Amino acid sequence: MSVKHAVLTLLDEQPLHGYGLKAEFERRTGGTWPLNVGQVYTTLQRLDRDGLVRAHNPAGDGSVVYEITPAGHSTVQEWWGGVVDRQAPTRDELTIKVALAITTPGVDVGQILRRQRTASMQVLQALNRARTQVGEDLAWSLVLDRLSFDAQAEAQWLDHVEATLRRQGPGAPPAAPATPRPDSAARTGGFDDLSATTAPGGRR
Amino acid sequence: MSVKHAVLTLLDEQPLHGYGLKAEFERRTGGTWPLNVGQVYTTLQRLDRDGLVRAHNPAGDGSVVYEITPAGHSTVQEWWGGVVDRQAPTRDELTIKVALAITTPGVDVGQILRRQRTASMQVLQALNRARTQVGEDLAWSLVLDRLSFDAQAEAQWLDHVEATLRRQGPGAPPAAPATPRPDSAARTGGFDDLSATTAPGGRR
DNA sequence: CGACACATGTAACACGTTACATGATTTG
DNA sequence: CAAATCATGTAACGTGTTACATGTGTCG
Repeated sequence: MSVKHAVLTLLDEQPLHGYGLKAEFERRTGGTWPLNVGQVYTTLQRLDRDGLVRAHNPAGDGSVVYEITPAGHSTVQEWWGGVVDRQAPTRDELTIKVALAITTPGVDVGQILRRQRTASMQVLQALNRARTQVGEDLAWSLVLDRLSFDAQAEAQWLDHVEATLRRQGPGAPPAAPATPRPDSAARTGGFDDLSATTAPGGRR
Repeated sequence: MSVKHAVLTLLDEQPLHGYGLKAEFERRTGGTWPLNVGQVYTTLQRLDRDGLVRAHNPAGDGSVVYEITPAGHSTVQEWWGGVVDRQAPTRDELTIKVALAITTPGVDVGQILRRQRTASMQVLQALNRARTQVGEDLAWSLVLDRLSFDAQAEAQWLDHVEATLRRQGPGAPPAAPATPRPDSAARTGGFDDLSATTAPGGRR
């Protein structure tokens, strides 16, 4: 939904053509996520199909400019007004990998954790290096900060897992045996949906 | 790639049928990410198509068991041996939204940040509540920790953005043209700790 | 001239996801 | 018996992503 909403938001400010959207997106997000031009056009086609934008051809030549429609404008307003949903977190490959690793015999969990931690640190280094080359651009700087926060959280978690495993059974991988005939009392379904809870977090 | 690799990994331990894979996945990952059964079957079809698994039918009835192939086993080994790539981070909707918001006139960035922060805190609460109900399951507990780390990093970043904006131009948001107002003096990253490991980097 | 950025698209694929149809088996 | 769970699948869609074809304009 990222590209879709970004394109729509940019068109909510001013009409643009495909190539300009690519350039504008990369400029506004600091060039951290290069956007394939082809994807802009496919996205525009789908937005057009859904009635959120409209292709416009000022001159008779090949130049095509896209404009947002009222429906598209509403969508943008809703996007600004709402929050990005984090209730149902996306399956994360690393987390799943570690979760499976600690319950799989014959897998060197420690090695996985250490290697991944090295990768996290390399990302952090690259981010710090990039930051020195940016400096002035506010949006770009904040994007880099975000990636940095994430990489740090990842590294911390990897350390946390390693420490936890050392504290618990390093030589005895417990974890309920995998019965070929599943007879366990499985209870599943994400965590609470927290409908009516208000934030006590004491923000600011 | 998460579901694909997870299914493959489970089959690398023992042959299973579709429904069993769903159950086993949710058991091993703590049920945080419920897995639609239909998705297991589509994934199995694609893995079969790619020669990584093979459908097997012990009895003549409708029961179908999937086994991993040598090629599938190799894939799993490579997965364990490699690292999850974080070099080219996935476009994150929240980050893009904030990046666009601070360069879009007429958008209340502060409101976006505060609302999103509330959402992050609610997620944290739900995670804490869920953790009290788990306790024993190691894998599940670590998965919850991961989600918790992420939510905290997100909240911290939101605070960081708000503080940065307050420090910089709260009444003078740099707008459309690529002229990001040269004033940023305070570079308070706070995360310059990196140990060992040299990296080539080469992003972009 | 030739290289390169600008510009517009199409085709095809990967992965995730849901909705639906269908039947067997278990169990209250 | 009826309901729930187990079990197998298909169809269809959404989003992201890349590879390719094609052409214009500029500039060294």
